[in-house]
Amino acid sequence: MKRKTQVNIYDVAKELGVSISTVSRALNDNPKISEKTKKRVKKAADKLGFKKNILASGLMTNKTKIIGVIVPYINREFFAQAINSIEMTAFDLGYKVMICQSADSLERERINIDTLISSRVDGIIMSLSLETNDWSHLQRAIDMGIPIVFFDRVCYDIEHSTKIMVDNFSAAYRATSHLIEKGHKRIGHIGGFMKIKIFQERFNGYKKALNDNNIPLDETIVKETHLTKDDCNKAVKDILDLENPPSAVFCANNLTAITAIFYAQSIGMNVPGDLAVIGFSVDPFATLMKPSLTAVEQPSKEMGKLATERLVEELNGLAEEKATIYGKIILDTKLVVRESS
Amino acid sequence: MKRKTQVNIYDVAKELGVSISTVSRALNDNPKISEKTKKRVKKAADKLGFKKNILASGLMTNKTKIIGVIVPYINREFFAQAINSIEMTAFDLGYKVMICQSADSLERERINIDTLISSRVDGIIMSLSLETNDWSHLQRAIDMGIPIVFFDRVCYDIEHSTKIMVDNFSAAYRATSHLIEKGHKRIGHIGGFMKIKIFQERFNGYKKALNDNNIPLDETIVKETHLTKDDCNKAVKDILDLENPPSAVFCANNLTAITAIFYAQSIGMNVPGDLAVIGFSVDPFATLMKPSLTAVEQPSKEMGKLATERLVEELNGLAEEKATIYGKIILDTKLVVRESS
DNA sequence: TTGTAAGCGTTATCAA
DNA sequence: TTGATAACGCTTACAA
Repeated sequence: MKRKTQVNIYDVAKELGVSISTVSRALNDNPKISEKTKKRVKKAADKLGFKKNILASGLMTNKTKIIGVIVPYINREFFAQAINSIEMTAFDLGYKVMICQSADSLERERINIDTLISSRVDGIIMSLSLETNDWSHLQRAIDMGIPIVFFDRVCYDIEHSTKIMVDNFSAAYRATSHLIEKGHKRIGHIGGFMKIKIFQERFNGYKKALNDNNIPLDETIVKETHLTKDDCNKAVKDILDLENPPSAVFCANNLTAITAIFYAQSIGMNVPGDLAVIGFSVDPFATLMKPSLTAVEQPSKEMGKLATERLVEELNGLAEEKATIYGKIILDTKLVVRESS
Repeated sequence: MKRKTQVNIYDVAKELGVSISTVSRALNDNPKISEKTKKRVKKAADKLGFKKNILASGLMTNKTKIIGVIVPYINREFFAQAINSIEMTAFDLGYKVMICQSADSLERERINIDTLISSRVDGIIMSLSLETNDWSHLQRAIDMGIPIVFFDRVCYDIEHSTKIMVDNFSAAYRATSHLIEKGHKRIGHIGGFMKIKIFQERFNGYKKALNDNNIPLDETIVKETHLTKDDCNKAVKDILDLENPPSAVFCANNLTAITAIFYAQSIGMNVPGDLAVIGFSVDPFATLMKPSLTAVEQPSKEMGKLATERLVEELNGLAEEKATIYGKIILDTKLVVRESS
């Protein structure tokens, strides 16, 4: 079955005996067209099954109404929530989303950026891959007039861009302090990849809290992970199998926290009695599980929504040639204390 | 900052003193172009920062290399897994994905379809919304030459399309039989929206298993839900708060199963002692929780991968004007027995 | 092996 | 308020 050549404005124009410009204008609600013809045109278009070819209009207008999105993995809870919110918000604002996964690979991130540029997306919302240590591909997009809004794993080294994040340092400081207030003196930390700013900051907040309470940092109960299942498992075991395991652990993400709780239980430790656990981010299971998980709640959906709204504002500003003020937007986290601590 | 007009093949051609067709051909690896010029062209293109405008090329070729995807919600575990796999597979095959959420609304699904048509996606992969009881919008896409591959919540009423699913009836039959073998005589069922085929089939499999074992169906321990959190909570409570609650429950999705387990525990029931629970679908949490969850595992990633591969095959077939054989692809489920039963 | 020119389906710029 | 026509940036016969 050969792809049928589709109905275009010429067909509609012919049907009505008007010019294609009239059809185009009517379909775009141009004020210079009378209501009567608008109605006629729209009706005929519907009848013929006309669907505007966005490739053609995008070619002319230099706008596609597509937002490119790059995240490490779609199926990580935090990103799934953020993307859900991005798509919903984009939909409301009349945008579509083209979603790419970097799989935490710089190479893939580069390819994704190139693809999005080639697709002439109007703007990009992204969270950096773990490997990203060079920003030239991002700068290239911005130089081509495609604004980028970063969220969560933001890029500090790119100036003309909005960055949406939480105060990871303070959140970690608060979480650790909470454990200290509960009387813990030996507190471990299972973090993310330390080359990434947000995980550094979480680590720094943890260190500062210890320091402010005169608790020495013990490197043997601090682990770095790439947030994969295997990594988390290993880190948890490394720490809990020690002869002298910590009595509490602050985890830089929820997968680790949940893994820690179940592993602790499986080796006969009581949570929170023998081990208090704090996670990071939102997870539907945090409230369901036993014990329920104390966690620093990151507003994933709000971040997605805000990123989208912000990007669209920038896009509109660009169109009106208004100068954009770029900057950081820091959202509040909540330390939600539940049973695991 | 005005959007800079971007580098095009004219710029590249001028730089080298060749024609635009040579540039175009070289960039597309046309065999009629000498290796030498190909190299020169590609180098110059790189140097000038040329990025092919896919809008323009798509307009000519009638191909965008975009796959449209419509799912109810991106942030439901099953769909997040499927989409992860769809994007990965599409990436490998040189396709991009435009992802839409129907939010289980027919109205939104219609809008999404229209948007995807306007975007001239090459094909569509989708899972129906709960409300979808009319297929004209889907038929329209197919009639326009945009093939649709359905997965999970497939549409039986559209003939020229591939459908990828699991045998829900048999899976449910097996799950229920497993509970019966364990000695249960009073088995509840918390299902999905019964207007949807897959949930009907799960219910039917459950009924058949009861029937084959001479267990009468008790409507008071059968509940229908829309798979939302609130719905699941209510259904679980309705059943477990009965004076005469079931000793086992087969849930049509995992959220319900997990909710059931935790609620049962919270009211002092022992799982699986007082209540055995079986879920449906894959969830990272199923293995982690205590007790771990017995579940019918749906191969979400395989479904996504297969759907994408299948769609691309159809697309290639279309290009070569080969007739496509459409049909159902039924993937196996696994009943993974864990602690909750 | 390369160049010329037509055309894809829109929007935009003039005129009328 | 409408119409003719030139773009937009590419691919692709057809010529050379």
